[in-house]
Amino acid sequence: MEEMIKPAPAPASSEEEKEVVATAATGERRHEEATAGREEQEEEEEEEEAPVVLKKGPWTTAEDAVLVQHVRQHGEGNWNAVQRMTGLLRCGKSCRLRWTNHLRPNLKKGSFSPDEELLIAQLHAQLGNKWARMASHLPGRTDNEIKNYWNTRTKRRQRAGLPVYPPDVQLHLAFAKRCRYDDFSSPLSSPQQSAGSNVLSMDAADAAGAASSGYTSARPPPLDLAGQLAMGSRPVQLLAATPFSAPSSPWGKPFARNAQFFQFPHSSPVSPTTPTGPVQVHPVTPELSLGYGLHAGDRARLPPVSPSPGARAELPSSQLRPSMAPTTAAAAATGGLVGGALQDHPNAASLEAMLQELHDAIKIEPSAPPENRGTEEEGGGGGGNLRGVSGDGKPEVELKDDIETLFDLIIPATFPAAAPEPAAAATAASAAPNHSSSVSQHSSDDQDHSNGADVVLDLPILTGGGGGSSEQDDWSLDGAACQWDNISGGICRHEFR
DNA sequence: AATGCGCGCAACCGCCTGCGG
DNA sequence: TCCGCAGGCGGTTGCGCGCAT
Repeated sequence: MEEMIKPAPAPASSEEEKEVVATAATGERRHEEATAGREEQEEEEEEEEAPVVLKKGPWTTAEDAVLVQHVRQHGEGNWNAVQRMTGLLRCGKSCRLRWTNHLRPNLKKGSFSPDEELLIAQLHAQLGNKWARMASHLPGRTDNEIKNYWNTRTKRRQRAGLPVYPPDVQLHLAFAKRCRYDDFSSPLSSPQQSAGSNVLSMDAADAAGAASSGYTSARPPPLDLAGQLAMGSRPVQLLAATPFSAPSSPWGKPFARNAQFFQFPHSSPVSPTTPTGPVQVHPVTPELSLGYGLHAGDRARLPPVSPSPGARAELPSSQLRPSMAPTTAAAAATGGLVGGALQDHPNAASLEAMLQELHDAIKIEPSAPPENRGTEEEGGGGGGNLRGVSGDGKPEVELKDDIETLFDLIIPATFPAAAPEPAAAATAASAAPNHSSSVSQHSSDDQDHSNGADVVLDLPILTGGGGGSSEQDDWSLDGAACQWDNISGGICRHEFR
């Protein structure tokens, strides 16, 4: 605080005074002030007869001092009175902005920490460009700061053809997308089920904001990570805990300025590598967290699919597709969907068949122009890798049903810590409503896209993406190899081996 | 050394909302 | 109900700086 209140400057020179009360806030005067007269300048007393022409441009330390002094004496608010009471040639708006963005106490300066960056990404995924509300979740940060950060960051990542959101947030949105198809009254999204969970809840303001933002009723509550951050005591569970180590993550890569900070401190309350809480099914081991890398040994830890409280107990009959011939060979070839977990599932056979069929039928078309690829801007519920008609002529809408069915089954099996969490599901309705995603299990000899990955997530790049980039980004998954591959045009693929 | 370019950031602008007269 | 004002918010602009050429 002390350094923010600069000592009163030496009496301004007469020409400086004249400058301050100059009538035209021209660009050249602005330039002069920016360069020469930045250090000291005062204008507390000037001729009252002169028409008051409010100053623009960068604030001087003297002006800051005046404003700080005024706020100390009179408190915040009534910003238009500042000019009258202090003679400061700034409009109320400018005073308010200067105070809130630079002068008020407890402002955090400097680069965003990795925790904050992650939080911003999550908040943005939930709220969109609601900078002020995002700022309310980030103590000491201003909406302007967050906005600037996000805009530059987004530009950079889009230019690089990288997804705007980190994988876990994308996954979150994938859940969100899926959640929108669920009956809101179903157990999956029943609010009661979130009781006792430490997965974040929506506060009233956010709920109101959600309504006013035009989101659906199933819109997710924003993650209350900020609350966790502020409280510093209660552990937080990210919806999809980040399984990768931040310093090597593609999420962190473009942020060289934060490279030295980009480690999720395990002491941090929002450290994604510090998952806790009742729904943390698996202990986080160095080689695996949250079912991301499904090694053979890990598969045994997967919970049964169907009884999972988060998964719907019954699939819609229309989605069960009983006529589909079981493709047990495919299941055998893949070693079973998600390990053995689904092999015991009553629908495993048909599921495997669907998987095989879908995997054969639904192909990403790298040659297709990005505008046909279903990025979020397109909307239409398309997107992802569902394009047109399958190889056997299955209409797209049917494929979509299949995908949704797969979501019901695969998500709980693949991400057992996330999917069964009803609050997370309720949390996860979408701020980016038109994303489609798919999860598929690739056989070991199926190398066309998966490179032998155990689990492959194809997620849309959420803000248009670079399109056509073949950029590839690998990161370590604490032992499990993982790949971020912007295949082309709005799809990024996460492969977990 | 000079120049161009990109980035980060501060500040402005316009619109919207809430409130009181 | 209308109007004006104050404040808030999100988008945009423009400057300064650092880096690459």
